[in-house]
Amino acid sequence: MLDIRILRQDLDSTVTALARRGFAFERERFLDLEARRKALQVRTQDLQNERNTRSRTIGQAKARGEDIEPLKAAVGELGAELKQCEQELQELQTELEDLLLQVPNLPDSGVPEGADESANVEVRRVGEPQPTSFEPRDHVDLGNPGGWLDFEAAARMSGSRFVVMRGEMARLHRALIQFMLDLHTREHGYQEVYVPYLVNANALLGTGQLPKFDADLFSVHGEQGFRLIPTAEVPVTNLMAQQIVDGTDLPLKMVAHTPCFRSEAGSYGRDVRGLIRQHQFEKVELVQIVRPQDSSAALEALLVDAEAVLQALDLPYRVMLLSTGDMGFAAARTYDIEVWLPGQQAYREISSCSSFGDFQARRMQARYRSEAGAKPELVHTLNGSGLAVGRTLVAVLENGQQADGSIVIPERLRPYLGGTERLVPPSK
RNA sequence: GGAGAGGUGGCCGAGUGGUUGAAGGCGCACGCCUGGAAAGUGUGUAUACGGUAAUCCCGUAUCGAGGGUUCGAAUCCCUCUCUCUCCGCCA
Repeated sequence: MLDIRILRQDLDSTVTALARRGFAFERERFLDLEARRKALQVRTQDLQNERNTRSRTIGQAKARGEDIEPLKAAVGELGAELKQCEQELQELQTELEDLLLQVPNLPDSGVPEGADESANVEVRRVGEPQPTSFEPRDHVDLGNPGGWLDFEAAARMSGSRFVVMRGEMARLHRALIQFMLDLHTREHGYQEVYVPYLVNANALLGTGQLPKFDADLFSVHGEQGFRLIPTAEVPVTNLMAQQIVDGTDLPLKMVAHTPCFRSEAGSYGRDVRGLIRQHQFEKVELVQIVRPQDSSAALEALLVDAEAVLQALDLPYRVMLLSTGDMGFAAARTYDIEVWLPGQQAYREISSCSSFGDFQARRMQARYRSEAGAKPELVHTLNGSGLAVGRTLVAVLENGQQADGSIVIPERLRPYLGGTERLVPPSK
């Protein structure tokens, strides 16, 4: 969430900045709540001060063995108004807090302004789509033989937007995960972490999925109020919640492989075919916790780390800088990486890399000390997919396809498949 | 699931109703001492919010979380939560 102090000090420019990303801040309501809060807080604290002072006097009088009954009666008169004030103040503060939790992050300077993805800016294009002498098929057709990819079987037990993988396809999927984890841990300096897939509401509040986007999440029955993680960003970033770390320990670079669960409410009819948009998918996620002055450079570096996966797999892609209207709620700046899919003759998102400034850190009270004895300051958080595994599988299949339906495996991946150079569809 | 014991500052650890935001120790910061260092020694050392523009000053809140009792709660009562030990079950 935003620092309430910038709303107090620079309200107009903040409202303008929020409008750039299509958010209408309730300016008048905020001013009204703030004015009432301030008056009530002063009054409440005065009353508390009065009560504390008199109670102390009673204690002293009692110690001297004096009669304290008249004094007690006098304090008692404060009680009713104080209780009333405390209650109203708490309600006001809760209302103000709720208002702030609904406000998205401010876009970084340099983020292109626009209402939607049409205003996104292409940053670079790497690799060339390979021409084929035949009409390229999409991954659904390529994965059909032998039930490599079986959407019907998944639909019978779970419904749409699920998949069953078999044999070499399941193995290739697993190999991609291992490859990505090895690359990021061995070559990019990330520490691998294993984290819960069920989290509480507070964790989701910390990264910004709640309170606004509960409809996108799956909740689990039971008293604990668990929700399934929509991304490893939630549990990994929340490792920092309520923590104060030494500045010398930063940056923290972590990578996790987790399944991700998304309800995809409101996406009816979009990408209904194939693996692109599933309720359950695997992702390898990169998370960095850095000093504020390092976050810009860290985002560029994290982006390069994610791109390295595509380069290693010889997959053509482009990098897009998202416009204000296309960015997520908590992001200050976001790059999407889009991979070339011959089956769709289009670039499709395969990674999203964002910096959040102190927006998430403030929500989860994630702090560091710049030096021993210094005051704790909020860290900056970043994350990015490195990569979405299901979509990477799609890209490997579609870009590696041959006229006979076989799939040439990228060289860097072959050691993870026992040296297999090519997947040949089962004959039956 | 059953039984028991506990959650106090960056860490350890006192504290069962009254100037306790909290003894003492460790750690840390600064000073003294020293040729320099160690040892020794002195002082300081939580966070958030508000009054203010303010790193000073003043106030309020915070001893796992939330309620309650009381003039007054770290201390008493209730609920929840987490940790540990034993039993049961289980991968």
